[in-house]
Amino acid sequence: MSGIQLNELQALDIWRRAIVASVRADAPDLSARQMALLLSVYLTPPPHTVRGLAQLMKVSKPAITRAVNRLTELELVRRKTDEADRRSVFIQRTVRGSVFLREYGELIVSAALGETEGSSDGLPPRY
Amino acid sequence: MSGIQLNELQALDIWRRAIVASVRADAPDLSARQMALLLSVYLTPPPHTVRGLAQLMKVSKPAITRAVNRLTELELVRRKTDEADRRSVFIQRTVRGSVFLREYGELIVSAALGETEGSSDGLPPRY
DNA sequence: CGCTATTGTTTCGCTAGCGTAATCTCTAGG
DNA sequence: CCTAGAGATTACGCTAGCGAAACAATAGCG
Repeated sequence: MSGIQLNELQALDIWRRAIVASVRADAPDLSARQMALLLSVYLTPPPHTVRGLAQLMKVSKPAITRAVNRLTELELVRRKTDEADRRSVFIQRTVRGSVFLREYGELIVSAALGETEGSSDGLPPRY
Repeated sequence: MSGIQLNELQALDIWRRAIVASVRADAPDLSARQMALLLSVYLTPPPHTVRGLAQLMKVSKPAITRAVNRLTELELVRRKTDEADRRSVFIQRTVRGSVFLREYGELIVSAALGETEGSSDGLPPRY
């Protein structure tokens, strides 16, 4: 039909397809916080600092440090100290992170297309 | 207005807004596996067993057991043994889980509307 | 300089989650 | 009955992550 009539149930179902596909593909099992951080770094304008991300996500700075540690191990982001103020640390993108998120986006789009094609009927059982 | 031109970047940005809002709202910090399980239980037709979910998500059965433990503590799902075959355990929905996912869906829809309606200002209204 | 404020990390004690292997419980077939 | 096997959980040793508090490093101002 015309496009995605994005009601809540369809939105959830798209998300279900995408995240199940991601888990099946053995992608790293990121927590919501880690994913929020990753997406923020890639999709909002830099610079991104620990302090800024902590405020954005309303979590403690150590929580950001730990999430960055994890994402750095996975090479999805990297640290770069701000030379203008050496107390600050910038969280930056990496090639691997770009690839990861690109594929993630494709997953969501595929899930959305699968959703709209055909299955206009079955709103899954009552809810 | 009829639908969302869902390219990868927009998809990711919608997801970013939704998950950041969720984290800010202090929602439980579920992992991708846990979220995949939760969505599968609510959006695909029952019955859902440990074995079936393990196959669906391509993870080990103990991993499913642990995820169900966690989601049960949060009262987002519950266990029910199959009386016809008492080895099996059904993973079922709960009222709290329905509410949780409903709100989650609203979050995504809000994020999508914010995305398409060009309210590119700061954060969407906080949740 | 000295002092205070800011920024990020580390430490502490603890909980959650991992994969593999073992175990428990139940079913079904002979 | 009894046994083979299926389904789920538990045990084990380990890693990751938590919040709160302490810490280290740097900035900036008097």
